[in-house]
Amino acid sequence: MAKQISMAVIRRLPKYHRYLKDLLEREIYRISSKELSEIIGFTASQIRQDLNNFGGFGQQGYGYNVEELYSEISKILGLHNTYNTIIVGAGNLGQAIANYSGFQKSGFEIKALFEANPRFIGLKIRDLEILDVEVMEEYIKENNIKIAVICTPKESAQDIANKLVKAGISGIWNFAPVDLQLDGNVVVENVHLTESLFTLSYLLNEKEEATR
Amino acid sequence: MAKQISMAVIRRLPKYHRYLKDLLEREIYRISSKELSEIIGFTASQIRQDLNNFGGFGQQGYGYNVEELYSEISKILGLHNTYNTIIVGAGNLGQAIANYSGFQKSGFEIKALFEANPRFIGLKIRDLEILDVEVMEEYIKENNIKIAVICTPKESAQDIANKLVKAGISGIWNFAPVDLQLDGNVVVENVHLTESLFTLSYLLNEKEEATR
DNA sequence: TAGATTGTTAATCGATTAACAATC
DNA sequence: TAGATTGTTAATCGATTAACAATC
Repeated sequence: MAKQISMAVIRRLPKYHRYLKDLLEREIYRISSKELSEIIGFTASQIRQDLNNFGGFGQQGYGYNVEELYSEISKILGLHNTYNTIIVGAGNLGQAIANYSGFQKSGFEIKALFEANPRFIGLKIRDLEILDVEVMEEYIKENNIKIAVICTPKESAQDIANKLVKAGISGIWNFAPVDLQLDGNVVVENVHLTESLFTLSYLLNEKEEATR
Repeated sequence: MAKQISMAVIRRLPKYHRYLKDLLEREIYRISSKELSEIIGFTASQIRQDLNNFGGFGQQGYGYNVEELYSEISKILGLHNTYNTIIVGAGNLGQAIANYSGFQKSGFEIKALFEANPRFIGLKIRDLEILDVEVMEEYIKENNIKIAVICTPKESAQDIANKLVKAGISGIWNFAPVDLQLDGNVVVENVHLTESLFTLSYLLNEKEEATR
């Protein structure tokens, strides 16, 4: 069995991916760990360590081929796959995510939105219909849905998550400000916006204290 | 000078805050580090270590007073302050943030949105007018704006950030998928949604490989 | 070949966990 | 007082950085 990769490394992978894409767009096809370290802000040593968790992508005396490395990291991130995706909660945030084309481009194909509030049901976002959350589980099974984005209020998030797992979802991208308690073989990634904002708030206060 | 608190600790503070608020709502007024560890998922030892960075809030043989601890952590996070805030970029995400009342309740008072696309300028989100990004710097100075939320496309984010810093902003909450390069005394907190989604993608793939 | 740069081992640093004396 | 639980020091663990032999 391959050795377990630490979350610290995993969370750096998307950043490598983004910077390598940038380099390609700037038509830079070769880079050393030292050069990359200067633009990405990790140490050259860390970059080499990170990449060598997945294989020897570089060449001594030369560095890394940007196209190859980009393609390898895309593969490691699983971006060659496409996933049928739904959004649960068609409020402002759910709509914003539905409208963002970048996620579709990366293979997360949004198939429908679900909503409990009858005022929204039947409306359309882009070409996506907003469906009644009552039919969500059925829809998941019939349409081979793999990923759900939870954009509901915190009160209903756990209940929705339970239903998602029961319907056989593989992954949840959770924007509700709760830590979901789930058993079963499901992957959860949280985006806790309030926690991020409060961190900014802490840092602002710390800064003010420093200059006092 | 007070010793520097590590980012690992800082990022746990909002989670303590959230769980303590929950406890208060459930009318639980006393808790030990052991009990808290069971609901929040950190070790009791880590909880005591974390809190003791900021002071001895507990009592031997008793535990912690939830009200007091909640209030102390609120203060540490700077949530007693209010900050005049603007949103730059009035697309879906900018509008979603403008519409989310939770941020206002925590003291981040959104005063205006700014937009480059003339189609949006003059429209209203809630009772907030969308203003021309051309007048942003002037507005910041005249209205004592402390925080800016960047919701622009990645192409304009760095340019906007430069202008924000020049106008004297204190903190930036950045949703654009770039790492802003800024000098000057400004705090930046990033929300990189694509990185979060790609992390989910990695974990999904890893899971599939494990079951193969 | 000489120079550059990787892959990888070893050293260091920092964060987490364990242990326990202090004390409510 | 006896029991509970903190605050804090010490031990452990894991992640980052440094160093360098291998090699293109």
